[in-house]
Amino acid sequence: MKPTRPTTRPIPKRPATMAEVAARAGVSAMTVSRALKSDGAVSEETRRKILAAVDELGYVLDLSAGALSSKRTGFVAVLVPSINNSNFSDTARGITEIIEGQGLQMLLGYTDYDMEKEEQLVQAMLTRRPDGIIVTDGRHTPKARRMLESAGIPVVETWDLPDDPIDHVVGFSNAEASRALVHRLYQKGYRNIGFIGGASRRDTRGADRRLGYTRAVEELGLPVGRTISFGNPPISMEQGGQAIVHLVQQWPDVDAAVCVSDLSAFGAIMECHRRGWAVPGRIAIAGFGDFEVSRCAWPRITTVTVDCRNIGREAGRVLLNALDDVQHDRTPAPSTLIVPFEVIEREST
Amino acid sequence: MKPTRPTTRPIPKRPATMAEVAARAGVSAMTVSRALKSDGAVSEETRRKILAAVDELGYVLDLSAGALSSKRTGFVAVLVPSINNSNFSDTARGITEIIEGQGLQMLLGYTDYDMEKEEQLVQAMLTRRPDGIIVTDGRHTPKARRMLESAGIPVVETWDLPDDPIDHVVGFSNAEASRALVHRLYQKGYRNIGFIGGASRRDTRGADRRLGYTRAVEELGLPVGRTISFGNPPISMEQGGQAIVHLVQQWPDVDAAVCVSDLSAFGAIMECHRRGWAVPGRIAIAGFGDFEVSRCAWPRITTVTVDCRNIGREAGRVLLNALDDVQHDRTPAPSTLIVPFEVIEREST
DNA sequence: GACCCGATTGTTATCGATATCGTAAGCGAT
DNA sequence: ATCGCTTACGATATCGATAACAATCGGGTC
Repeated sequence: MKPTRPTTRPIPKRPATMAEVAARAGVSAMTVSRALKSDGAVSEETRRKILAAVDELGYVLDLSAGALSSKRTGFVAVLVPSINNSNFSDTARGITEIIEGQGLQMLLGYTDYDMEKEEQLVQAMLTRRPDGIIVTDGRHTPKARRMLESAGIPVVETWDLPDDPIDHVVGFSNAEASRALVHRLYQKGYRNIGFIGGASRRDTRGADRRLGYTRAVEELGLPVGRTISFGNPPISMEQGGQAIVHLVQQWPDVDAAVCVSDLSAFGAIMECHRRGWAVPGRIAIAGFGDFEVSRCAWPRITTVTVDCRNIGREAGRVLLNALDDVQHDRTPAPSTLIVPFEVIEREST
Repeated sequence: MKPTRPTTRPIPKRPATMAEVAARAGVSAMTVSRALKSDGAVSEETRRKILAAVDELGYVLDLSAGALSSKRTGFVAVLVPSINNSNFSDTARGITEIIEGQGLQMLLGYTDYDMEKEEQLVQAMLTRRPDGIIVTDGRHTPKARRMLESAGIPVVETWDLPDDPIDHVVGFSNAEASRALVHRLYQKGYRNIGFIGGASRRDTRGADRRLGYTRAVEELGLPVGRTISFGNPPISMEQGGQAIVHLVQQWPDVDAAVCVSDLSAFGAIMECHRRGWAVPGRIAIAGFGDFEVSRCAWPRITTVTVDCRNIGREAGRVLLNALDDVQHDRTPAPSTLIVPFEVIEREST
């Protein structure tokens, strides 16, 4: 199947400008601008002429020029640890869903679970003069924090409940969620609960979950310290499989494992299958995040669910409100929205 | 844990401009511009003064203004069907990896497997005057195609081998890959092979895979037409589970199922577990895409692998080359790069 | 008829950077 | 001393839109 070339490839001509459209329609550029934004008052008659000219020239508005004069770029910067994680891509999706109707465009960046990288990204993003910024974390390098604070745009921190928020927050306490999960396992009769997570502190949400686990086992009077740290965040399915082996070998009496995410939990369960360890008979396994794989695996995986898409939507809404305030010269009041989480018990525990 | 407010929240002041930096450093704006791009000739002495001023004022370059005069925005528009699919997010990641070093920023959009939505997105993206655009498809609405052709920027189509490329291509034939998979199953002895895919033609890659399946069973003289269409693309794990039940009930003698993606394959396998149908004893199941879950599931899933991240990297490189050509007033020659795929046999077949 | 009003359109200045060209200084060669 | 060349930097025009204000027009009010 040899691809054929189109016989005529149009010469890459410089795109038309608004002035050219205006000339063709016999009006001024300003009128064209108004007609295209459909906010200004333009008579039906002229609007038709203008749209005709737009069509004939194949004109598309140049927002990068408009941004300069209107001082609003229509960009919303969004920083997520990784896009290859359905929790965060769901959040990104929720954000898009809300803002795209308002003519806003998301500028997405990956921090790789790394605060240094986040700092660089913040700087790079500010370079594009976004109208607002949404970050997926409550902790930042001092410089990143300073940049965010002095950017003069609304900031939304998500997926966390920072002690000292920069501006707006849409999140939940990862530690509390993890703690609730351990308590639930306790109620079910498990007394020897381990934790599987990443090896570095880069992933602050992961660290918080571990913290919640530790608090819970302490307050329940269970054996403590049964944690396996394995690999750099984000810990993969494969790593979860390796970690569960370490956990069981190191503490053979462990009867339940809380994993930092569903992905590692899934890997752990599959490894148990392979080794003939019954789940939850030999060992119960729980995850975090309610990924699709947890609902669909066999056994289905006990997990903590948060509505990721909704975090995005809410963050988007908070940002839109703030932008609206800014536009009307009101000083937006910082807000904190706590989204609910829920422990979902399934067959794996 | 009540969040506390910072005691002093800096007044959201308008960010500093280059002219202010220039004034503070006692030079002209032009010199500041040169110092910050580090390409122009600026003495060490002045550069130090300028960087000091930049630091004191917390100045960050405004690329949105720079874009207007330099006529290069530094944006690369990237359209993917869905970001919540690790294949495409890997590709997006590969693109970022290559372009971010060049000061380019990705503008990501989701088409939702919908050509109409793609058309709208193309228009919206062109509004930002990207320097280049990468799309994840070889088929487009006529209007979208016209816009892409006349945008005057390099275009890269990926994940497909279009019959009539717009400009550059980095992809593979989904039909050939699917066909190869069926042949492999045939070699293993399977003679009654079904196909599970989405119900609409929106997902052109999915449709191509089905086409490859059909061709293969025809040329092998196997029973044809054993396809289940279930749900709108992207077909989920859950839907894969439901589809396999339909398939087996409708053609009880089916001994193997090819799924349009690993996700549906995984769902199908888990459903088989639940029903006590041995995989591959009762029925063999294969997927497409080599998602992490396929490597980690039990049994591991036979699939077709393509290096998604590499598709992104190559697409990024092709684009950079083209941009380089444009910048040096060379007319870039359209290119087609075919990336390899590979059938990976695992325990599920 | 004077005046005001709303609807529609045009004029001009401007957003914040960079392209382009110009200028001045320094330096070696003739 | 002059020329040519390089290096460092400034002045000005410009990119393509929009903000802000001005102008025009028809009609209604008093």
